[in-house]
Amino acid sequence: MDGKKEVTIYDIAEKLDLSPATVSRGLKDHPAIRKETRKRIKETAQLMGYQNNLFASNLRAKKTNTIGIIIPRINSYFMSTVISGIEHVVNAQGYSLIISQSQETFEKEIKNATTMYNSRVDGLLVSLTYTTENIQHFEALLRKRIPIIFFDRVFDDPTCTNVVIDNTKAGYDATMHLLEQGRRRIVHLCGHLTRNTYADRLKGYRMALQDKGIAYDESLVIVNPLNEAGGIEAAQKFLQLDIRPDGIFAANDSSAVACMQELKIAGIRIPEDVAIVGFNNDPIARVIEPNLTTIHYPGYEMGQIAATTLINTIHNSRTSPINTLVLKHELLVRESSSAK
Amino acid sequence: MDGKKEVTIYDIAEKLDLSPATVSRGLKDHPAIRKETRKRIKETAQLMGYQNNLFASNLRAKKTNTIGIIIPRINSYFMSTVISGIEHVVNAQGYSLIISQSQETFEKEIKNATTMYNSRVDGLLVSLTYTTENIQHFEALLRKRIPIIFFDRVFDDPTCTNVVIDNTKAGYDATMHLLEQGRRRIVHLCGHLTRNTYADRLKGYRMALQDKGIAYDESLVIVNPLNEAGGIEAAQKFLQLDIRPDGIFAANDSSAVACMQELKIAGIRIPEDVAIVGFNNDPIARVIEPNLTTIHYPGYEMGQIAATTLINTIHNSRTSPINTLVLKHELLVRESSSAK
DNA sequence: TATTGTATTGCAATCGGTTGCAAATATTGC
DNA sequence: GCAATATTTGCAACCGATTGCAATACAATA
Repeated sequence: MDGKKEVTIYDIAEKLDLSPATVSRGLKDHPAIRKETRKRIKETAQLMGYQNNLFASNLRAKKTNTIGIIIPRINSYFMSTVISGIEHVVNAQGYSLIISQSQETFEKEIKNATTMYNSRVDGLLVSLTYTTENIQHFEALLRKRIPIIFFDRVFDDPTCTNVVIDNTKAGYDATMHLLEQGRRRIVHLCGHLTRNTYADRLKGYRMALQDKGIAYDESLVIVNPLNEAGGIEAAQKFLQLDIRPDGIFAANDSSAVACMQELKIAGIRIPEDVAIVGFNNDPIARVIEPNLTTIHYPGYEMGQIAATTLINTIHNSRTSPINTLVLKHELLVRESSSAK
Repeated sequence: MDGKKEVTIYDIAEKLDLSPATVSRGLKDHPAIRKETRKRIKETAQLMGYQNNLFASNLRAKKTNTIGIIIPRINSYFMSTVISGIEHVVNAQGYSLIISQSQETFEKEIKNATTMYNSRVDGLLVSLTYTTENIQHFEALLRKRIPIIFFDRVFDDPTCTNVVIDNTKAGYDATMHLLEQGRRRIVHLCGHLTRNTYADRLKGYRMALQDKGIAYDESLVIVNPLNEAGGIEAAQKFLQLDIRPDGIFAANDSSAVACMQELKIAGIRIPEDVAIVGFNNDPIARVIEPNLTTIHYPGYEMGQIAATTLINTIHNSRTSPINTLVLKHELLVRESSSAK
C-alpha cells in the first residue's frame, strides 16, 4: 500500500505455496489448473493488488496489444471524428491506441513510422500527407508482417488494405449536380494532386463535364492547401477570371466556406450568381448562409471499419484478402446550389 | 531480411566478438566504452537492422516513455486542438501518446484509468466527464507516484496540477460585456454544474450581475448538454419566457450557434432583440451570421503547457509544486453582441 | 497389489536489455 | 622493469510472465 513494492506472480506463488507457473496459468483460466486453485489464486491476486506487468507479457508474447495511428493532423472535424470511431473499436477490443501527427510533412511521417516500429505496434492505421509519394518508410513494418491499413488518404499497394470512399464518383456527383442546376462554367478547388482523394475528385469532375459535353478548362482548376487561407485566395482568383464562372466545386468544406464568405463580401450572390458544392459535411456547412451543399463523408464509420478490419487481420495473422473497402457517400443538397 | 528473425544485441555482440553488455552500453553512448568501439557497435547495429526492444528495456527500467490521456470525446474542435498541442510536445520529447475516450460516462472513465494503470504510463493527462465527482479511480496511479495533470475540466486535489483558464473571470467578462451593451435580462446557457468549467462560468455570470446591481433570476439559467440539440432546446425555452430576455451568454459556441439559428427562424433579430456571447472561439463563430462574440480559449497552448508540465514533473520525479496553472483568455467582440 | 490413465503442479529455460561488480588490459610514473 | 592507476570489457544476476516437458498425486482398472 505504500506505493513502493510491485506485486508479482512470485509474491502470490509464495503466499499460496505454489509455483509462479501455476499462478500464471491460474490467472488466465488455464484448464490444467484445478478450479478451486484457480479461484484461490485469483482471490489472492485481487487481495494483494496484483497488476499484470504488460512488458513482461509482451516480451514473451512478442505482442503489444497496441495499435498505432499516423495522420497529418488531429485537429480537423473530419479527422477527429475518424479517430473517435477508431478509438471506440480499438478500446472495446482491448487494444491501446498510440497517436502521432505527421503535420503534413513527409519527414515527420517517416519519423513516426520508425517510432511505431520501435513501439512494436501490432498494427498500423495511416492517412498519408498531401505529398507522400511512396511507402518505403513502412517497409520495415511490412517485412515483419505487421498489417497496415490506409484510410482516406491512401496509397495503392497490393500488400495493404485501403478504406476509402469513391472519390471519383463523389466528384462526379458533385459536379453533375451543379451541371444539372444549369451551371456550365464550374471552378474546381482542389488539393495536392499527389494524393488519391484530390486526384480522384478531379477525375470525377472531368468525367461529369465530359458526360455533359463541356470542354475541360484547366484554368478553372485551382490547386491549394484547402484551408481558410486557400479558400480566400481561391475567391480572389475567381474574381479575376475574365468570364465569370457560375459554379464552384470545392474539395472540402472549410475552403468552400472561406471562399463563400469572401465572395459574399465582393457582392456575389449565392446561389444566384454562383452555385457552390463542398465536401465533407462539416458542421460549418449547416451554419454558413446559404447552407452549403456538400458530400457527406462517413468519418466515424470509416474509423470503425478501418479499425475492425485491422484487428481482424491481426487475429488472422495473415494479410487480408481485401484490397480496398469503399464506403458509401451521399450528396446533401442545400441552398448553396439551387437553380439560378 | 526475411522478416522472421529479430536482431538483438546478442547478435551484434557475436558478430563483433564482444559481450552483450558492451553492446548495450555502446549503443547508448556509455562513457566507459571506448569511442572507437562505440562507433563500430553503432555501425554494425545499423547495418544489421537492429531495433531496440522497448519491452525488454521497459521491463528493466520500469519506465515506459508513454503518456496517457483520458478525455470525454476527441471529436470536438476544442478537444482535438488541445490534443494536437499535447501530441506536439509529447512526441518532440520522445514519448508516445496513448489516447482513450470516456464518452462522458463515469464508468468508462474508471475503466480507462485502470487500462492506463496497467499500461504503466509514466504520466497521465485528464479532462473529466461532466459528472465525475471524485478521483478515487486515480488513486492507484497516485499511490505509485505517477503524476496526473488535469486540464480544462479539472478536480481540486492537492496532489495534482490543474491547467485551466479563469472561468469565473471569463464568465464575468462575457456577462459584463453584455451588460455594458445595455442588456439587462440575460439568459445563461450552461453545462452540468458538477464540473468546474460550468460552475465557475455561472459564478462569473452572477458576479457581473451583482456588480451591476441586477438581481439573479434562477429561471434564466438553463442547464443542458451544450450540444446542438441543447442549443435548440434552449431557444425554445427562451421563446416561452414571459418577459423576453435581451441577452444570452452560452457556455460554448456550438450551443450558442444552434440557439441563434433557432431564434433567427423564430424571427428574433440578433443583436437588435437579443445579444449573444458564446465560449471557445470555434471556427463556426466566424461563420454564423452575425458573427458570434465569444471567449477565446487557447486550446493548443493549453495542450502544450499541460504536456510540458507533466513531462517536467516526470523528470523531476517528485510532485510539482505548482497546484494550478491559469492561462489567459480573451473576449472577442463581434457583431452578435453589438449595442441595441 | 500392480498397472495404466488422468488430473495437477513444478522445473527451468526463455523473451532482450540493463547494470553492479569484477576482471582484463592499457597507460603512467618512478 | 614493476607497481599503481586508469581505461575497457565481461560475467552474471536481474526485470516478470510464459510454456514445453517432466514429475507428482490420485483414481480407476485389471
